[in-house]
Amino acid sequence: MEMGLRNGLRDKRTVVAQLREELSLLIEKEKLVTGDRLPTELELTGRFRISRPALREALKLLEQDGIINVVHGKGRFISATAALRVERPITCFESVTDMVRRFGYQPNNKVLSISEEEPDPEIAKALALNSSARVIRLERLRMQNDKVIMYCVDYVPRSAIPGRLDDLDWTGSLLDLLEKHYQRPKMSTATASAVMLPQHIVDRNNLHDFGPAFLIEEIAFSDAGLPVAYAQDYHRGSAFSFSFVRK
Amino acid sequence: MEMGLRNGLRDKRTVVAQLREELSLLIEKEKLVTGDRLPTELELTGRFRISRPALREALKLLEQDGIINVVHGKGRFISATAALRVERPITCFESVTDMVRRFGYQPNNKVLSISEEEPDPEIAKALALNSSARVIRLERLRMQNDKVIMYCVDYVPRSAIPGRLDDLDWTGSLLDLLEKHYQRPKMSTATASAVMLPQHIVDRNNLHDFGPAFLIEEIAFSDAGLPVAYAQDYHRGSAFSFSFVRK
DNA sequence: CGAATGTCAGTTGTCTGACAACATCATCAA
DNA sequence: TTGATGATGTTGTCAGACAACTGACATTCG
Repeated sequence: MEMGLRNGLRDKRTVVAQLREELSLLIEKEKLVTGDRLPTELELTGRFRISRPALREALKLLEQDGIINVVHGKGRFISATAALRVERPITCFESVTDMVRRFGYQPNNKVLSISEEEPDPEIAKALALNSSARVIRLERLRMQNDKVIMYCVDYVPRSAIPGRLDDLDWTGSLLDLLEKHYQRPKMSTATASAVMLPQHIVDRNNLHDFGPAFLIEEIAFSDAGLPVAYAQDYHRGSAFSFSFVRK
Repeated sequence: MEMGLRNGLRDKRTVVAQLREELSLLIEKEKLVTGDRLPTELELTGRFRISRPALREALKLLEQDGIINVVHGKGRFISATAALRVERPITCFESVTDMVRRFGYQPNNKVLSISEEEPDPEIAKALALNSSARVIRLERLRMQNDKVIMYCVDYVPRSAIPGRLDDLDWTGSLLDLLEKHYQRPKMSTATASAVMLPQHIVDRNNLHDFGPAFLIEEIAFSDAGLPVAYAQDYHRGSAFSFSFVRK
């Protein structure tokens, strides 16, 4: 039986954040299934050596996620939705580079253009920029062998990346670059749709065989809740599919 | 300045649940925007006449939703994501009928075929059926005026719907039908991709102008965690887009 | 004068202990 | 047998306290 939280001093997160993780682990380890009851608050506070308010905040988060149900006077129970799991849902934020690798590709990224420009009103609004601010526009292809599997356009505030644009390597993960110079995106709001590639993109890059594209338009936010990137990612339909849970 | 929670006695929900709602309302009413600071815990506990632990549980929920972010020692601040909250993300389970209506369509559903058959191994597995069980296959078009906006194929266990198939009205919500005869689906696992409609579907229904389709393949589960339906929904790409949050 | 350090008030993070409200079950009395 | 009652275990809520962090200002030292 474990006692106390795992990474005593090393973990800078709040007790609640750690607890939340510990509780998820507990459910997994103890192989609790739908309908099973969680240990009582008394037992959990004793086991992890934390206070009831902290524990309750963590449990409340699991409850909001639909992992557990609470019945006043009885206890907390594993809900049926907890069993619904997909391996890496689209609702988990990660860099495009990582996502593509997970599909088993070892992509080669080709920069089509990199420029500094005045943002469209739509993009300025998405990035919460004032009227004078400028953006960096990055246009890339992701290739698997010689096949184009993605066409990507990214916008980041010019102020996020200091220095000359030509001095940087834009072939890697944009998130890594943002982390180094600014703030790493931690979450996003996204809209997905099925489209054909814009004709001029097809013509310019000889993408006549690209077929239907899975388009994700996404605004990425830092930990502090600031928008730090706007992306339009066109995924070759035949090369990608995305899973998620609905509840 | 309001004092205490609104619906004093009538509201049977927990204080935390009410608070969560009150806080959302507060943000709206006070027209708080990205970067603004929320009132302090001290002020909020005073205003709503509730304890700090209860308040903190509610705030933790808003935090998990990405509506606010906390800085230890400074306060709580409205996140940029709060402004573009998607009211109904794709991760919220609902019937196709309801979803389509939300897009502003008043669809007319046309049944192409309804039949009882032996399931493909893939479908039998998705519905956790034993080898002898049979399924109902329902093939439909959803029309807006005379335009086809969706092509849908649904599979449900034969045992879920008793009686003769011809005696039922299949033009409505399949979820409603399942609720009446069996168990209403409450959640699902889904996979989305961008495809073209299968050629034979295009030919048979004169859908040459359908364009790229947003395909959602979905296994729906009941409250008890039992699979009750398998669906393939092809959405006309130009007519639908789906939002969600990643974190 | 400038930079590092100390102090203080304000805010969030965490803990302790207590009581209320609800669910379950054993006990007891009619 | 059955209904009332109370004991016990559980979650819901409250009150107060202290710790840890932030920012601003004052102080000290070079």
